[in-house]
Amino acid sequence: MDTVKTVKPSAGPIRRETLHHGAVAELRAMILSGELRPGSRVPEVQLCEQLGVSRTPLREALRVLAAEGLVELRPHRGAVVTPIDPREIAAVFEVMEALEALAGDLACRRGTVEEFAELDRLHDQLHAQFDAGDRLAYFLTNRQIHARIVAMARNPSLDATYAGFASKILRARSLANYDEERWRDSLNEHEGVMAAFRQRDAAVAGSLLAAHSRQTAEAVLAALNGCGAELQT
Amino acid sequence: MDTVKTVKPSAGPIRRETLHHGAVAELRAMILSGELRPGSRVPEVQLCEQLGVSRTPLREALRVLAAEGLVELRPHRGAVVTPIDPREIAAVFEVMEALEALAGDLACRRGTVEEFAELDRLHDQLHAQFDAGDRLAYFLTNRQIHARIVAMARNPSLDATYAGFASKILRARSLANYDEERWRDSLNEHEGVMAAFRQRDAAVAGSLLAAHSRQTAEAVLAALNGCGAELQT
DNA sequence: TCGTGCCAGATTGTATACAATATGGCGATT
DNA sequence: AATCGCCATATTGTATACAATCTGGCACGA
Repeated sequence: MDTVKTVKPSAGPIRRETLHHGAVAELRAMILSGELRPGSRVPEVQLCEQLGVSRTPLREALRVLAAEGLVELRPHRGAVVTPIDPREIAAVFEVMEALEALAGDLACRRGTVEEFAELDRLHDQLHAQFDAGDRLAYFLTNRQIHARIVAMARNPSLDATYAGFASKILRARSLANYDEERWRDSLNEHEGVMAAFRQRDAAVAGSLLAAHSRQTAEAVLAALNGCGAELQT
Repeated sequence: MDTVKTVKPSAGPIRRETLHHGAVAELRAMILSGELRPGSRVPEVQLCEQLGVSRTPLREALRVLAAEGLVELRPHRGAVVTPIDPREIAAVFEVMEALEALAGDLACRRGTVEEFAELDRLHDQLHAQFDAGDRLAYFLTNRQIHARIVAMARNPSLDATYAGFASKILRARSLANYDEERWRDSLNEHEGVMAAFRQRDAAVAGSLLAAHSRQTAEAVLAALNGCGAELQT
């Protein structure tokens, strides 16, 4: 029992992650949470000491985030957190609408009974959170529901693509809280979607989800344009 | 006029590319062309001398390609060119169908007269190449047409996403040439799409493009399953 | 006063050296 | 003879050093 090194004594979950992988996760979280503001420059050395890694893994992480579109790299001029451009968000929503429709359709066809039940449970929770006026909880449950629907579609490519688009929308959304009326409408749209799911009506579920996405887009874009240009920097 | 260095005398477009950027382009081309076979390992040092760069930019390039899904990284075990999994290709095609529909719809609404004319011209060219039996030329024109349609949609996010999916499909397609009958059907489907475009019927154009994608998917997947598992390694 | 060219500082891009981990083969033990 | 454990080798992960490029400001001249 003295030279057993293939198994660690359970002190920490084997730390199989590489540094740049972890850096990607942390940076992404920082960007999505708004800790790194859109349009702000990202000095490498500063982030290095902040994350406790060297420049090499950090730069690899920046390349990955650039491929995801969360940062932009300009040769010899450093990286900037991708600014939130209302036109780009509009474009993202356009694609998102198609993805939601596809996800809703496929989820309806491929979801298990357990998954539909889980969806029902989450929807009830959503409703309760709306009644309680808990915006944050509602928001989180809402994301969870949509993620579940996408998962039910059994399509890894759709899942990955959806996640990428959702992250871009999330950034815009955190800057623009929409109003009470839209909130109520949103819940009603969810009701409709759930009704379609309960009837296993794939076509309707898909188109209702698409419509829901379109309505959300309008609200978010209106809020973005309302806030104006100070979001850019 | 002796020390003007801000403007180069037009000898080459200012060479603004970084090494890792170029490496990404070259590696992607090598993967898409099949020069790097699916499933094959990718030793870093070998690629370094092959591309004439150091490990640092090469590794950054590999991270980018991993984010695109063209290679897979396993910690301490190197990178492999993502194997072609028929199930994954099927999933990709499912999303692609939705993207084609969206692209067709938007292109119809937003294309300029000049772009529609250009599309007509390309379609005539496609037809001629079919009559001449020139598969390669047909294939290239086909890709060009679809790219043009996506461009007409005026949606950068759609464009980028479409390109990513198209590249994955391209790899599978190069392994599986479909038969004469499918070729003829494909041309006929293009005829239908063009007819819808000429009438500026967005809904029909979108659904026909989606159907075209679905048919293509069936043919490619059939060919993939026909070839069998030797494609994996 | 304004514009231009140049330079110092800072930051990024790349190369290389070192550390950590996986792989394959060898020998000891049962 | 077969299996298990260990070690040498190769490959990847990370850190650091050096080169190239950009930025901002200043002096010079028109």
